[in-house]
Amino acid sequence: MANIHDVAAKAGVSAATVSRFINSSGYVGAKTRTKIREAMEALDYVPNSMARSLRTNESMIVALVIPDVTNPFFPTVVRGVDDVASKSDYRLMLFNTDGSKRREENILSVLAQTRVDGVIVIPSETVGDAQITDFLEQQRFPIVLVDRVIDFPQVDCIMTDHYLGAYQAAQHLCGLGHRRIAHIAGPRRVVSSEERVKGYAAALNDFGIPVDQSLVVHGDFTRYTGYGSLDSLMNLPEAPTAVFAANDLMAIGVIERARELGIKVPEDLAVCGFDDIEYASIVSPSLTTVSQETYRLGKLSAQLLLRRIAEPDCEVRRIKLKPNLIVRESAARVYQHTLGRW
Amino acid sequence: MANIHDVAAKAGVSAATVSRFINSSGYVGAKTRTKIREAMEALDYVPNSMARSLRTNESMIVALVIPDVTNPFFPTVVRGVDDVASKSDYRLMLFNTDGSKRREENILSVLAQTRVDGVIVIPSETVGDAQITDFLEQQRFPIVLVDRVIDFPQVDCIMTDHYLGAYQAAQHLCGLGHRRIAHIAGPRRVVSSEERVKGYAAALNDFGIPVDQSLVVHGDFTRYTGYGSLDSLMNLPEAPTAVFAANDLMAIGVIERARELGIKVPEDLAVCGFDDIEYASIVSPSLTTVSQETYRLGKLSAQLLLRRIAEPDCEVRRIKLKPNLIVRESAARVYQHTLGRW
DNA sequence: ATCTGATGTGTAATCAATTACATGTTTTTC
DNA sequence: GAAAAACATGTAATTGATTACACATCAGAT
Repeated sequence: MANIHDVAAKAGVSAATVSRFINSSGYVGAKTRTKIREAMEALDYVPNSMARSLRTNESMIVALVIPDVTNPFFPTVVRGVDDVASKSDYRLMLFNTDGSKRREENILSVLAQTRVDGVIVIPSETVGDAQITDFLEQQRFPIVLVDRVIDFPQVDCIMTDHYLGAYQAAQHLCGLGHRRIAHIAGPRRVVSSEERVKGYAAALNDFGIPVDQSLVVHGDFTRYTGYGSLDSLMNLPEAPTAVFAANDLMAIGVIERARELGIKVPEDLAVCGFDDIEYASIVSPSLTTVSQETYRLGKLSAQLLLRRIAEPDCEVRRIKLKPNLIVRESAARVYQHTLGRW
Repeated sequence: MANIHDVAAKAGVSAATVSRFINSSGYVGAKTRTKIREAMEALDYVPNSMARSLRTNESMIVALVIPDVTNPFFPTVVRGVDDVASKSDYRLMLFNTDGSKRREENILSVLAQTRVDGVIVIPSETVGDAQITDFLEQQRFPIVLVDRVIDFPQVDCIMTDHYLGAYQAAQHLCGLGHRRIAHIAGPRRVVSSEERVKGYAAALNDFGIPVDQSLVVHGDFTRYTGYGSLDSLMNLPEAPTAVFAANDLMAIGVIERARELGIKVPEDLAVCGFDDIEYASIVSPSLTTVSQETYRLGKLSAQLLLRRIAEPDCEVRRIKLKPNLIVRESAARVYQHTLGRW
């Protein structure tokens, strides 16, 4: 395979000139230019980015570390990141952690070796703050943290305002007349799910509804926990008339189980989700939910990263994206007959 | 940042010895080992994989080129690839082509520069064979082609047996008594959609049903084309009693539109999809479809690739995966009242 | 006592680029 | 017409590893 010296020799110039030509840095005469172009063509020359990276100390690679592409929440984020990264000629390296510590650590060390120019991390649900801080302490490259705010110098953060989103959802349900509103939360000690619990509680509070702890259960963001949580909720002495699930997958699980139990949504039970994944508009009844702008999340985090790569000492930014309540069919005004039950 | 020479100096040995230690190649004495370990620790040394790659001529990176992660068919494939690649310490670089030629070409040249160790390509719908062959002609690294069979030396191929899958789907519908079976095919000149058309036609043929070209329309694999195709089909002089869509997204579009038109699925119209994406089991009625083992597709393609990286001249393999008919609710035995219409 | 093979380590070339510096040639400017 | 500025190119060091080769030591075999 031809290298820059072969090209230089064939064109009758020095490698330095060829390099200048390729990178359009410095002067290269018109005749020389064509000679080099021809030589490159003839030898089928492609610059070796490894050598270039070694010399210039920039790999033009950004890494994106996510829990699992297979979770419908992430592909859009990935797409957002890719779109802005590739527009600036960065290549995207993707890692799935699955929330396993072993994997996390493995990826971490690989990342340090690879000399990526920057990393966007969406910490997996089970990773504690301590681990993240360790990660950041060793930082050898800019890091953007998604959905996890940490006070650390030169680490930009971006997240959806989960508190606000949950508040809006619960507010909506309250506004529809519901007073027994269950919440299927995400895992404990995960920032996003804790924020959502708080937002839910705040809305209830503002409507003068006491928060009943028996109505708050914790799931793991999968369809199955939504599905599995409904029975016990409905068997409560005072069953809820509405369920606010901390993500759409769990909300869909609730709807599925409700159908099996003969509970009509939204007539007997209002259901509200969070995320607005594509399924949300497909399921029947279509899901009232809170939309996170995942694509924008991806785009913005990539922009933050590229900015910091270009300008390592620019001021830290902490972005909070406003979520949006999307009203669809799955949550309706509370029905008299349902209220009448108690 | 410390390099191998710094470590060597600190440990009082030569860089060669440190290198041997890191790669466990060659002999390194016990005392030397601990000294090196300590020096690495003290200097917080991380090997530079760029330099290593430059020297050894292997990047430990594999690229995966797909049309769009956002299409629910792909994340599972990505996951399959990642799982086997990362197990062998390869890193995954992801590219979305969107089927745009400009992007395709761009990615192509980037790929050549990056000196990836191999590439898995799922050619986008609009890319012609000529372009693929161009791509292959310039090959500088092993390539595995997914869902596109091309007779090219040293290019392994893997695909689902789309013909068989479509045959099974159509056979199933025929077996349920349907005789007017529409097919919403994928784009023309895309191998997978053409194969599915053939399988559909073959099944009808085997049941003695002539293929009516007015019942075969072409979509672009999005929900919207499924949605948009139904009206004209149902307005045909002899409307179909069943629709076989070439993928689940289009099938779901059909179900959505059917609901709006007051056409009951499966009572008035049987619907069958292809792919078995996760939505398929969520929609209501749940979708009868043909499952492709996408995770396995990803895994196997990565395995093919790694095998060829390790052994460039091993014999070419062309794998065809058997799809599976998944019977759910959306396709039922043809109803008398529906048949009675004609 | 000598030879052989295993063990352990260093020297220096190499991978393919970039770039500071030097040097020479034009062109512009006053 | 001389000085300054712009243009054009080459030389050689540098980036951070790996590895062929050479050399030294030491144990066990003959």
